[in-house]
Amino acid sequence: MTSLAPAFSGDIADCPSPDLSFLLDHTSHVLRTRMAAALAEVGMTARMHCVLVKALEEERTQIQIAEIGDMDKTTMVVTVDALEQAGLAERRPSATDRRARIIAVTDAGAEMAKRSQAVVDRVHAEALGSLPEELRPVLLEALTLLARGHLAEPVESPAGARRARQV
Amino acid sequence: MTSLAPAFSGDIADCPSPDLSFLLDHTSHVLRTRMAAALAEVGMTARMHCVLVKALEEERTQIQIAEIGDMDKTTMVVTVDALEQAGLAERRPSATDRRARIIAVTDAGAEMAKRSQAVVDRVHAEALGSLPEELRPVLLEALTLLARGHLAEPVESPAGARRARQV
DNA sequence: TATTGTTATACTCTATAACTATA
DNA sequence: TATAGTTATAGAGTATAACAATA
Repeated sequence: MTSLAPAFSGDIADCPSPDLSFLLDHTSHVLRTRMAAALAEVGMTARMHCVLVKALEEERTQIQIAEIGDMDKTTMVVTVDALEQAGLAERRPSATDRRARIIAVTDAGAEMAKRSQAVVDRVHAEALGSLPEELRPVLLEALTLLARGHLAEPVESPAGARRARQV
Repeated sequence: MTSLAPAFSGDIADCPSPDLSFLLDHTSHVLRTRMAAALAEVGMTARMHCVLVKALEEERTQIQIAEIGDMDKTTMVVTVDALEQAGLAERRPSATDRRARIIAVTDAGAEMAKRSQAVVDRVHAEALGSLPEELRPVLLEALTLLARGHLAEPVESPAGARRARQV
């Protein structure tokens, strides 16, 4: 019971109308655990899947993929290490920039991307499929509007900004 | 740019139909940063707010509030410490169980709970208010159905279970 | 000088373990 | 024996700093 939904109305069964924070926190957290469990069955994580897919679309460097997936470049290193160890991707020198590494997906990686995408699609379909049909498009529409509009950008964390390292 | 949305379609502007995982992760993450920033202005965190509200409703022990808010009891200790230091709540011995501590909200705490609840309501109203009026109830309805139904309970994390401590 | 990628590590968060005191 | 609360700390995750190679 990881408390990723740390606040507001906890007991949804009793609650006539839980608030937006609780609803978004709870549903995203649970969906994430379902996704992680489903991807783990094929030996993948959500990050590995994301990198694989973005690397397949076109030739991209680590930094480019990190930006797309909103990861730190150091997190990217760890993820690419995992993909390499699993034989799903390789680092190749860029032809145009000798500092940069192209993430090349192996045949096994391309195969895996298909499987993991099927897993992702299945998990999403199961969640949406549990809703009355008329609610499915409006849920996606409303969330998309929020994600593009009022909830597009995180605001600065008040005390959360990581301090500089002690030297 | 905390990467709490570590996967799937990153660039929402280009994406015709971002997937449910991205939408829920992104919106919940950004709403959380907005809530944290707004509550920080009155010196509160979401957890402190949650504990204060639940302690005000009726006489409750730390464990009871921890269960409602889905927190670990050790996390609860830290939160109550913060509330005590801010003069918003006090630990009082339970009349019926000398092991247990009732979380008693001070006058300042009750005042603060009003203010922080107003902050919470405002942040939610701003988010919902950014949507076309007809989408607001259906968004809440769809999320509530998911939170009570298919996405009610987290599934076990594959490798996530914390290991026993090294002795 | 700025940037890509790497290593090393510091910071935050949260849960486990062990403990005290009660039940 | 089991539970409420506490302390201390381990483990996971992630970002900062410093660095090497290159732009």
